[in-house]
Amino acid sequence: MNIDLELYRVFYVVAKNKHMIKASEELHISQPAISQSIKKLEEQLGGTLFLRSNKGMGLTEEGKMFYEYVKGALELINNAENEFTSFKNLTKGEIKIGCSTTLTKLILVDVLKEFHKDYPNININITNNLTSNLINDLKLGKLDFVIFNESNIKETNLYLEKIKELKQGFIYNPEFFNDEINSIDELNKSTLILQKEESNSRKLLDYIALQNNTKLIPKMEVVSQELIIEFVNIGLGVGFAIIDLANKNHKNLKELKINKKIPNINVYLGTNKFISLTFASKMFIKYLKTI
Amino acid sequence: MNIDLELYRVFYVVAKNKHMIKASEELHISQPAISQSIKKLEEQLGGTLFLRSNKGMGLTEEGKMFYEYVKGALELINNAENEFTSFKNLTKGEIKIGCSTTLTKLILVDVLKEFHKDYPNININITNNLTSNLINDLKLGKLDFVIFNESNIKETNLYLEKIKELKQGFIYNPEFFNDEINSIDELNKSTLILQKEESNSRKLLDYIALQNNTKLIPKMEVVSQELIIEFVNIGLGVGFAIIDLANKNHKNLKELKINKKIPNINVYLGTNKFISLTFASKMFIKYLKTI
DNA sequence: ATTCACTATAAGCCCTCCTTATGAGTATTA
DNA sequence: TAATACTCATAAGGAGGGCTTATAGTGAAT
Repeated sequence: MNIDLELYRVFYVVAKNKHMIKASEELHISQPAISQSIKKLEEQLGGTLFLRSNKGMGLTEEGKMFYEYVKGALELINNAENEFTSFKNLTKGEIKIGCSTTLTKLILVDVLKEFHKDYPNININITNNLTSNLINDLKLGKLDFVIFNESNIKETNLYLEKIKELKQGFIYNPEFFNDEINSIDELNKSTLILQKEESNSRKLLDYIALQNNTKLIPKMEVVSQELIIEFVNIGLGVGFAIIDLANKNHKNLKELKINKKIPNINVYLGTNKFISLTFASKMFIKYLKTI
Repeated sequence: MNIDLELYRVFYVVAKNKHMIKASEELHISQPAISQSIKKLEEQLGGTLFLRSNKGMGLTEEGKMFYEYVKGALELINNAENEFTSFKNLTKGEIKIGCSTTLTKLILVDVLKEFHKDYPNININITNNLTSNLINDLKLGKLDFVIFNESNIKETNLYLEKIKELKQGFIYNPEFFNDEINSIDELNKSTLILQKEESNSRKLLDYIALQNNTKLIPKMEVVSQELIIEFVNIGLGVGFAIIDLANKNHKNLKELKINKKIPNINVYLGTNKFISLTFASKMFIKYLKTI
């Protein structure tokens, strides 16, 4: 049938107000414009919707039936617009993040805290898994984006972007300690604070030490980088941590200049080329990049 | 928000077809027109609904949500149009008729038979009651129209129209009987066939006879006018019936010319000024007037 | 009879939406 | 790797339609 849908809006407003004049005020158009629209609608439907009188516009029986449908339709449209606005304003939405366990602790937790403070109504769903599995879920559309730290991924269906480069190193508090250590095998002289052996970060470090024919023997082993940083800050010893993380909490902490190069942690963001990011995801990624 | 509703139709068709080109074919407009409409809709909403690619148009997450609402809305509009058409074509509808008991038998039954044959899907609801009660129901909008035979009704909220004038009289079949009777008191000479005493028609007749200082003594008393007509036709005697009704069944039947004037039955149609007649009612009234 | 409160009609203008033509981007194919 | 073949986007111009103002028409009320 394909009747101009705007005519339905006019019909609805006239039926609701029972007067063309009132409808014309609500729609910000003139009364004759209303009259013409109603006439056109009735002509195209092939029947009468309204009874005209000097008391206004009354619906016919068929018009009443019609009104119920049209009212429902316009309410749906209204809901659509409102919902869209909610998503846009981030008062509604969901984010499905894939993130390696390491990076969840290293980065995501902080970002999450900030984001949730600003947009408390967005549901956040975090999947921790092997990067390869996460990438797969991303391709299947099960995840909005993935944060990982491997660079050897080649996928034509994904957009990959390096969003962060985290420098790691040995940190100390110059208040309590001097930068006397220059090589990795001298580290055992100090009070060394490392993460427990099961952590990825510790494994990497042990591997580097091994290449140097050394084994690092920590005086303290703790669970989180945060703790290492705190211990270093109060002068308990030298710790291994992400430099940026350490400096974020305590600007005074410094990095030991040792001869062995310790590789940086590259943080990548992966998104699906064929699935758009939701408003919420876009905002979250903005937070990811700036925090 | 008041976004042009036609944009929603375009959105719907594009989302459904996943290609602007296909949508343009369905809507019989050019592809650039589609492109412009989608662009406009997105601008007015303030966000993206589609992901464009060389493979077509894919919905964003927000777009998918949007689609569900818009689809629902357009289906409602479609239902409204279809339902309206059904009412218009009289494949759907209801008629609420108020009719005095006498006239129901005299007129309505025949009309009903024809109407129902032509429009079997229209529900018909008949209320038999005193005319005054029917008129009241009509004013309250409980009835679509009322058929009655009193002329002393004055109602400003109703349209009253005389739709039929039924002549009553004594009928005979000239094959078996001669027109020898000239006055009402001579009728008892013949084999008189009347309705039973409880019928209104008989009561009227007895009243007229009484005014003539006569009492009619039927040789046969039957229930319906139809039976009287049939009996008269096969030559059983002289009957009292509605002339038009008699002639409809048997054209050969004739009316006795007697000196006493027998009043006609005036049939009136009453409708409510402030409530429109449904398509079905209009058609039924057309049948009423022609049958 | 006059006024009032509506809607309908008329005529003209301007906007907007559509059209054609073209551009730009990205897979697919040879 | 160049050609091809799909997309959708952009540009510019023209025609139709919906808007406006002004006025007529209608029925009810005073």
